[in-house]
Amino acid sequence: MNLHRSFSMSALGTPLPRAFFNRDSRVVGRELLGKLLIRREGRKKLVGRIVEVEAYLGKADPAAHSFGGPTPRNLVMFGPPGFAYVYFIYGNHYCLNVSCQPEGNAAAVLFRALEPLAGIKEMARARGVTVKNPRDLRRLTSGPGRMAEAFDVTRERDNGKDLTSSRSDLWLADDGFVPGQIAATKRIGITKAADREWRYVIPGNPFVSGPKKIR
DNA sequence: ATATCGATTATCT
DNA sequence: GATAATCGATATG
Repeated sequence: MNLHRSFSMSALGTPLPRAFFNRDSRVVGRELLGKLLIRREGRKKLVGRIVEVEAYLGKADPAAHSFGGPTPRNLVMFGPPGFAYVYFIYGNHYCLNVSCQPEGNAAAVLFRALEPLAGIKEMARARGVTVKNPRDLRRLTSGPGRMAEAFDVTRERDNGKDLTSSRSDLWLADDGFVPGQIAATKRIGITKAADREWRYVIPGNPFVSGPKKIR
C-alpha cells in the first residue's frame, strides 16, 4: 500500500485563498483535512498532508486562548483570517494555528498531525530521529509539537505569517485530494469545554496522533 | 498496548 | 505562583 500514491512534487496545488479561512473555524477545520502544509527551506520544500486538526472558537469557547480577550500572545487570533498563530507550551513545544473567521472573532484551527510527503530527511533531522522503518515516520509529524518541530515552526520565525501565499515560506495548498472520510471527536489535552467534538481527523490514517482507539 | 509521570518556561492572575 | 491546545521515558499487563 503506497500512502504517497496521490501526491507528486510537480503538483503542489494552489494556495488556499483568504476567503477559505473567513468562515467558522469548525468548517475550516473539516475542510483543511487532506490539504497540504508546505515549508520552503532554501531550494528544498517540506510537504505534509493535514490529517488531524482542532477548531477553537473565540468568546464562545472557554478552551480557546482568545476566550478572555486579546493579550500580546493571542493577538493574531484577533486579526484577519489566514495568518499563523504560534504559541509555546509546556516549556517545550511550539504549536501552529491558522486564524479564522472575520477579523475580531478570534477563532483558529490548530494543526495536530500531518502525513509527511516530501522533505522527510529534513524533517527527521529537525526532529532528531532516525527513520529506519516506515513505522518511525509517525514520530516526525504525529502530534502538534512534533509537526511544528519537523517544519521548524517557532513563534519567533512564523507567528503572524501569511499562510495564503506561496511568496511566504510557509503556506497551505489544495492539490485536489479529497479525504474518503472525516470523523469528529473530543479535543485533546484541554480541561475546559472538553466535551465539544471539534477535533477532526481522517479516520484510519496512520499519522493521526494519539492511541489507536481515537485514530 | 495503555497508563502514568516528569520536564521546562512563557504567559497571565 | 499556577497553569498549560505536549512529548518521551518508564512501568506494567
